[in-house]
Amino acid sequence: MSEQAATRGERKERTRQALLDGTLALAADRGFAALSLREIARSAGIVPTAFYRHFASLEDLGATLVDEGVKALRLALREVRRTPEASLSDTVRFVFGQVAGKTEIYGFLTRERHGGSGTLRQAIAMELQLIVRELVADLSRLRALDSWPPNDLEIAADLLVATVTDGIAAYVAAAPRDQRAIVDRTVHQVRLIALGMGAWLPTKD
Amino acid sequence: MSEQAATRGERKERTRQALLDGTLALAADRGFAALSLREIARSAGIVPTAFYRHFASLEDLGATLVDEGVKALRLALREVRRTPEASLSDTVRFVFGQVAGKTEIYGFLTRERHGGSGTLRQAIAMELQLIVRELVADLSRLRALDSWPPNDLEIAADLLVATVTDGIAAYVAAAPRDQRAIVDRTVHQVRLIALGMGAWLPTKD
DNA sequence: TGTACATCAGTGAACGCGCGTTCACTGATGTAC
DNA sequence: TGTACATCAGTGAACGCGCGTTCACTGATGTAC
Repeated sequence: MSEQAATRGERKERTRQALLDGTLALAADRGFAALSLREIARSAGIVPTAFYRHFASLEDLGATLVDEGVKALRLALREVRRTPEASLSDTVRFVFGQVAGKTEIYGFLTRERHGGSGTLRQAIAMELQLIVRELVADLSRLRALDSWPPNDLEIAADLLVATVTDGIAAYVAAAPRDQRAIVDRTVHQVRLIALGMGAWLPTKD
Repeated sequence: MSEQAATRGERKERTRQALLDGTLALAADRGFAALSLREIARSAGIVPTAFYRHFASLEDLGATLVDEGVKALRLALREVRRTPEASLSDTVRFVFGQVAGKTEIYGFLTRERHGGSGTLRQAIAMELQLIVRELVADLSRLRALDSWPPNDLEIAADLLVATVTDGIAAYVAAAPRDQRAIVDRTVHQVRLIALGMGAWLPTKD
């Protein structure tokens, strides 16, 4: 198996990760709100009181998980932007590819987005709003759309983000054998929206 | 204030409703999963043990709330179908009008859709699937779409339902002053999708 | 209408249990010399 | 390299509390005659 960690810091970090991973696994079944500090500690192989060596409270741990998920999402989208000439469907498929390896954390975001405590919900909503805003900036750079009113651009960007978000939520909750169909469906839906945007105004360049 | 109820049955029903209403109010803050039987009983003004006169368990009560929400949704959509010649935006606005008076129960559905226990989640997913299927049937009756492959129709119907569902989720979670904007945005988005559908195939009749 | 009995929504005591949090502690790892 | 002390992740006992659930009960309402 794995070596005994050399330094004290490494061991601490390992326990911290065990707490985060255990929480993700437990929350996948029953939701974060239904978990207790004691069972989370148990899942990480430590005594309840040692929990406080790593997090000030359950809420603190939840906020950390949201931060981690949000960070993963940002990294994934940064990768997307590195090849702006990619086709729409390739872009959507790439996003799902990024999600595939981290379904637990994205499942956490999906669940806490609507179901979580006020603080977590707000943090996730803010992040999604930021993503919409960046997509608006990206879209406004396209020549075919540069005459659109900003408000219409935001509405379209919101629809695109909501559609992909919804696809991701379905993807991480689905059995592996259904995941391909969900990706295909989302690709179709994004194409449909793009077609609608093309027909929205007779803005030809 | 209100009269003392005449019959025993009426009084029982009144307490039952108090349990359901209290649960909706409490769940709006912290989510259903975080509630205890004792605080729900307290919110209805009865002693914990009397809870069992009305529901076999918390899960039973949750399932009842999902049923109630689903029933309200079905009634709203039945109303929509009574005027099939209405414009797209009128239809969407009408749906939001139906939601407006029952934000608590729709908030519950929204939250439990992704965050709830397996049973509740499944019940809501099944209902949404049913709604998509009915929309597919409606769409396939439109002459402009009657040559579409069924699979494409379902993808479009899924996108429409997801978009309106997302709008409803935002609507019931928003402050009243933001609700108009959310309705307007959703109407725009549905129009955009309809435009995309018109451009999807050169199927002119 | 009056009486005797049945029903049953709500009560209150009691139970064992897991909870979050405090506290003083242990002993392996890290650091200074 | 060896020793003496500091750090600190994890321990285990203890606490008071709210939990779900059982049980026998009360007393107002309902029903049969």
